[in-house]
Amino acid sequence: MRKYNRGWRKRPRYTGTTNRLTQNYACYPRNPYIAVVAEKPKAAEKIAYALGKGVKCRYKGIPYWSIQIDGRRIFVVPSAGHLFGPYSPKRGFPVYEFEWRPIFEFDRRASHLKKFYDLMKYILPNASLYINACDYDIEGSVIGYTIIYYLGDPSRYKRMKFSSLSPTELRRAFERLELPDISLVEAGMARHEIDWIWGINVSRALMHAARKFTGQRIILSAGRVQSPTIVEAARRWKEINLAVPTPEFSLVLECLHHNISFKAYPHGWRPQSKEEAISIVSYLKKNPVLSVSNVESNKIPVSPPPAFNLGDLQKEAARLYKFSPMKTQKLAEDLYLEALISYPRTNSQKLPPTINYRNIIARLTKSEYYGSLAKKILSENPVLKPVQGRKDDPAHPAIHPTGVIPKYLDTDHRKIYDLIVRRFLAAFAPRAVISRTKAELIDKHGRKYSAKGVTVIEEGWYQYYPYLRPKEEELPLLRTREIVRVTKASYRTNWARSVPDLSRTALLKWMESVNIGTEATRARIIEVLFSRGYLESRGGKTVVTELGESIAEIISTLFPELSRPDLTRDMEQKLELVRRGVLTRRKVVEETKSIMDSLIRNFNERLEDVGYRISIALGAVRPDITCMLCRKPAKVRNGIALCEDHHEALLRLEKALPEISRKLGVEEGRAVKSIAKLRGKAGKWVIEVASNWDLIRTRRRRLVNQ
DNA sequence: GCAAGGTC
Repeated sequence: MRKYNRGWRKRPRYTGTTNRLTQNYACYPRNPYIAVVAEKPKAAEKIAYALGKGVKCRYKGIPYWSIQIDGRRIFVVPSAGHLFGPYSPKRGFPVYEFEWRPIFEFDRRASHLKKFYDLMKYILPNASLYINACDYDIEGSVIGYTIIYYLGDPSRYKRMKFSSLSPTELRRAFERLELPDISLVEAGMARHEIDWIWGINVSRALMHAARKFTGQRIILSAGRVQSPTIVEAARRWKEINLAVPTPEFSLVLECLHHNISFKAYPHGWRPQSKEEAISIVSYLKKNPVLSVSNVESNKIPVSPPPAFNLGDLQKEAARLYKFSPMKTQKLAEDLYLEALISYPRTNSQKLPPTINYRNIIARLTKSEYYGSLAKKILSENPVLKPVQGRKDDPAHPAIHPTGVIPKYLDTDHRKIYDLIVRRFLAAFAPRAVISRTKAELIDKHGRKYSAKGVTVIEEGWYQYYPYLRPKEEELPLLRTREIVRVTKASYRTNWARSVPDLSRTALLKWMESVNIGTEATRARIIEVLFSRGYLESRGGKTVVTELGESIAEIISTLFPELSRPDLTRDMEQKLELVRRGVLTRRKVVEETKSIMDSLIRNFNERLEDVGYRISIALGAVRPDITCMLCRKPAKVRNGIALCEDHHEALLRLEKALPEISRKLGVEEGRAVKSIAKLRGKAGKWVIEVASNWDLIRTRRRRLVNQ
């Protein structure tokens, strides 16, 4: 009974001005003291412990640290990322005026930030010196500076510069404080303001158009990162649905030698038609021998892959476990909060010596699952030198285990933890060696075939990270001029498809490749596209909805800047100029406002057209003429009403048809019927056209006859 | 309510 009552017992009330009575005297902000602002509690703790023996205090549940060094009192206080951001109370659009306000005031989802804000307000006002000890990057500069600017005093502001949270580096950074990084702060604040102007205005414009024509209040959005991504998704979606695959024929030969069977395939050629494929197969059945014309064997050393950055981890978890990028990120963040792994939102593939790998590996020897692997690394490598990847991050190293052994992990967390630990250990392991054998075989007509074998000769790092171990394929010992028996010969029809499926991971990869968004935001922004109804999952596949297609089209025509990653490139160049003091924040932000203003004017002139398009996409309005194959608006050409997409599908199909029917050796009508059955291989719109081929043809013919 | 970026 007592157990249940305990939760209801009244806790002492904490107010903004008093501290917990039982708290150490050192926790009270009185007498001259220095305030060190950290980006997050974890970093604050490391900074505090690096600087000296301190006292851990709490204010409204948020930890902070009080340290005494050489008679100086220092408070290390954590934020939780940004506490301030641009805000405007004004509704409607366009809106160009805003001010920096505490985020918890206007964003209900950020209510947890209030306690951090209150802590800052408690400690900051009376400090004699303010040190911004947030991550040394553009956002860290903004986080620390805005807090000190609004709650402290920017005239007593210094910057701590460090690239890892190792005690020695933190102490060095504290002893050599840098001058204020005002131009970096200006660049960072400009980034926020530019994104706000684009995002808020274009989103409101879209919502306004939708509401005016459908009467529905739906949430639509656009932005520097999400819009190029939905435009790219829509572009791929079109290619996927318009794909007309052409048939290709391959031969598979099963061979036998010294009682070992293996497969051989045409080398450097392929049958050009079904007829040719059939005739070669029947030839090989009558003459089932090949002679070995060449054998080559190579030993290839394979280096271990570098430790994970977040993107690599997301791709690997998708490949092995079909986890979405957001899910992997969430699981990794949980592991980080349990102190099992290092900071996961990193782009780095490097393991700097400062993280003390020997210590981490030594602690891992206590692990039930990885103990023996960790022991092996320590005993076999007197010098610990991990492979380093190319990618780097200003604020954090590659993801690695901390050495803390987990007590219990559920299956999904375990899978991610397993990948991280193994990949970390593999980075210290020796290279693997594989052997690749390639045999060239020849039939009596001189046609060449090849057979391949792969074996692992030295396991090396595959023992630690088996997920990249190649699949072994056995090949018998073959010598030149030996005769090999063909036990089975067959042909296959492959409908080559060049367009890969759309998926969250494919979009994440694209965002990484064009460098938009950050480790922390990419997966989240992809989820935003789903929650807006621009993307959907259907039957396990990612599809672009009609709304997504329309928004992509509207963005491309009316806000072309937002349709490409170039806006980010352009912004980065300008921010760099701001950082170097060549341009001012005011100047680049004013420039954005003026571009926005002319785009919004233009948008308002075409409001009707935009509203109409969104209404149709939402199914709120029926188009005057509907496509005979879907409900999109259509144009009548040659007596048939097709939308632009099905019209394009028809053109592509007609163009490819002669070649397809030649290869299959059938008439065009038959070839179309084959294509109509290629679900998953041919594009959806192409299949729809192919399935209605006769109808389309009849209508056209009737028109010609009239 | 809308962005993108921090972090919980």
